[in-house]
Amino acid sequence: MGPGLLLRQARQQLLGCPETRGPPRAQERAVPIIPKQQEQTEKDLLLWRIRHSTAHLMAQAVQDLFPGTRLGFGPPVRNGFYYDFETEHPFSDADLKRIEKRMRELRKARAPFLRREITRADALALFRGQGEHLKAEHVETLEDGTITLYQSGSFQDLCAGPHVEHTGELQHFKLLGVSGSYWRGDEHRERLQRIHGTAWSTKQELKEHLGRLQEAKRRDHRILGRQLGLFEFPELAGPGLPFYLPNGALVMEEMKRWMWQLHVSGAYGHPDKPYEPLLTPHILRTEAWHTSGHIQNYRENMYMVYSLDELDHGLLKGAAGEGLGNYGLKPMNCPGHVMVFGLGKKSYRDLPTRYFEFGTVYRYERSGTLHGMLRVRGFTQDDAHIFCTPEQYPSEVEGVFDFCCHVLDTFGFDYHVGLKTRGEKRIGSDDIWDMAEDGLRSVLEKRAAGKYYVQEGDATFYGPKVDFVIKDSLGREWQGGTIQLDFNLPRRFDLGYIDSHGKPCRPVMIHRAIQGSFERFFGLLVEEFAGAFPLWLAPVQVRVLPIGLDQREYAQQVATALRSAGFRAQADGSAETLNKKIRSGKTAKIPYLVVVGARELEQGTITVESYFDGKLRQITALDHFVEHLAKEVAAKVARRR
RNA sequence: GCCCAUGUAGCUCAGUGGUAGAGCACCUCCUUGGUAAGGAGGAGGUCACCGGUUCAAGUCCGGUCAUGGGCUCCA
Repeated sequence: MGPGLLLRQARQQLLGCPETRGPPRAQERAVPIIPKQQEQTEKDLLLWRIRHSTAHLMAQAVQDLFPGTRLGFGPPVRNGFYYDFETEHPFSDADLKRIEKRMRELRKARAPFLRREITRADALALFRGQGEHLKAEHVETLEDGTITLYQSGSFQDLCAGPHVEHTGELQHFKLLGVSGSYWRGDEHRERLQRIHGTAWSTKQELKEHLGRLQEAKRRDHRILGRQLGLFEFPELAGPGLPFYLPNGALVMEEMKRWMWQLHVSGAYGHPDKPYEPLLTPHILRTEAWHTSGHIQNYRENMYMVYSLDELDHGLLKGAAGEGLGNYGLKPMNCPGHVMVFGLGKKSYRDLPTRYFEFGTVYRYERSGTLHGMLRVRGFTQDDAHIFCTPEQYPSEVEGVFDFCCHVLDTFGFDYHVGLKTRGEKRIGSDDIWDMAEDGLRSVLEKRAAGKYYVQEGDATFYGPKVDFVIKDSLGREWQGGTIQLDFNLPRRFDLGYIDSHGKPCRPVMIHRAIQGSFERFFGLLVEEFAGAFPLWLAPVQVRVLPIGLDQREYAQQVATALRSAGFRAQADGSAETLNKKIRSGKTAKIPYLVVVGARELEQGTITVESYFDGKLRQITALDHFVEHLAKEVAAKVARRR
């Protein structure tokens, strides 16, 4: 059991029924956010040494089998290690087997890891002499006096260490795959091949880890999505364009209904004045995307649209001489919302103005980056833009922060929070960025002191941001909710309001999404619950199973009664055994199965089978069951196995 | 986009150059059952697509497309 699960249990005890509580209390907020940096235990350090040393062993095996292969970086990572190699030879799966075999031979030498300090000049000479130009390049970035080499057997490598005592200790490892990578992560630099593997201190741990990888497959939203009839990606439609099937559409619309309600009620984060809905177009004149800066800063992600008639007749006016066509398909909703704010004169009394829209956007994502529902090309954001005075923005950010926490806590997600600061590609002056970053930092200090982490250079081009990050079944991190400060778009669109002294002023703008995109959140939800949705979201909440022919009509009646009580219920009229019907219902992860046989028909009762709790003996009356369902839906009970 | 791998029935997968297979799902019939797969029969494939080698290609080669694991990028 990880710390995440413990936290989740503690939190569920704390939270009680989410729909009946008021705005979040400080103690609640203190619980859910998981600090990214966790203390390293002795065990972690041991594994770190094992993995790092195994990377060395692998590099030795590779250079043994493929002389002339040059080395990049080879660090330990979560659950394992990798090493980047530069070579003409493309590594195949068969090569991996050979390399692993060679590693097992080499480790038998029980070669000690010997540490040696070396001067910068000597290190440079050494690696240049060996033709290890990448290593040499790395040495150039190091300070003299801190450079160490580690030698094990015939293999030596630039390395800060520490390592295990000798290669004999490296036993429980497995090479998992080969992939492409770039030197220093820069796609303009040398193309390298990365071999990654996993390594542990005992055979049992290795076995368990490989088991967990198998288990993760059971939760994979792409597999469950197909099994449960949630969504598909028809090849003809184009990659990254999800189609919601009936079950998925039911979940999604229920989710949107809830999110809509949270916005227009303003219950979480903004009780003073709720969000107001907007509906804006999917395409805007290219000039609008110039004004917003998207053409200049986001062009690699943008789709352009044009009318074939205009194209055929040579009537297309190239936008700003770029020949881009007249319209851009929206990759973001912000320019539309900004234009709405810009309509008519605004007073300080109108602020803060909070516009939201479940806006569908399209972004050209490079083909290799697409990933089920977690990374698509067409998706719908629960997007909002808040226009406020500079004085108001800290409390606005706090409100959004609380909103995000509420939504994530409703499902009991483990998540962490990060501050992303300015990068190379940006618009606006440094003063403005200082102000924006300090503003976000002060809110984080207030709400999540010591629990957030900072990623320098990861901001958007228009402002710094706070991101909420959730992990998928394999532990990969995905950004969900986001709060982005923007002092730039208001200026680019020349937004203004009149302050209490009658003076024209520039509003501050906050871009924010709570779930991020419905698609990604949905995918993560499927993985979190292994496809067994909370009752309130389940596409089919109840399935009624008649035992025999004589109860088919009764089963229909029960299902109809449940539907008129507001639940998604269906009757199973198939000519199958009860066992088969139970199995089908459980496989479909339906929260409640109702079994009706001769006994129930006679007495006008039902027998309830719960996905999580088995037979509910205390519920025999339909009224009672309806009450039970209603309570569970209202409380948004979120259980998982 | 880059590296490696994969693509055979709706799904999961066998099939190593000689006329396309299984299980589940689907359809029909029998069975009407008390908490995780009742029985029999049937239908279903341009072996992702295009080209090449060969007397002969699901199988070998090349290209394209899609998917998976990574890199890079992001909600």
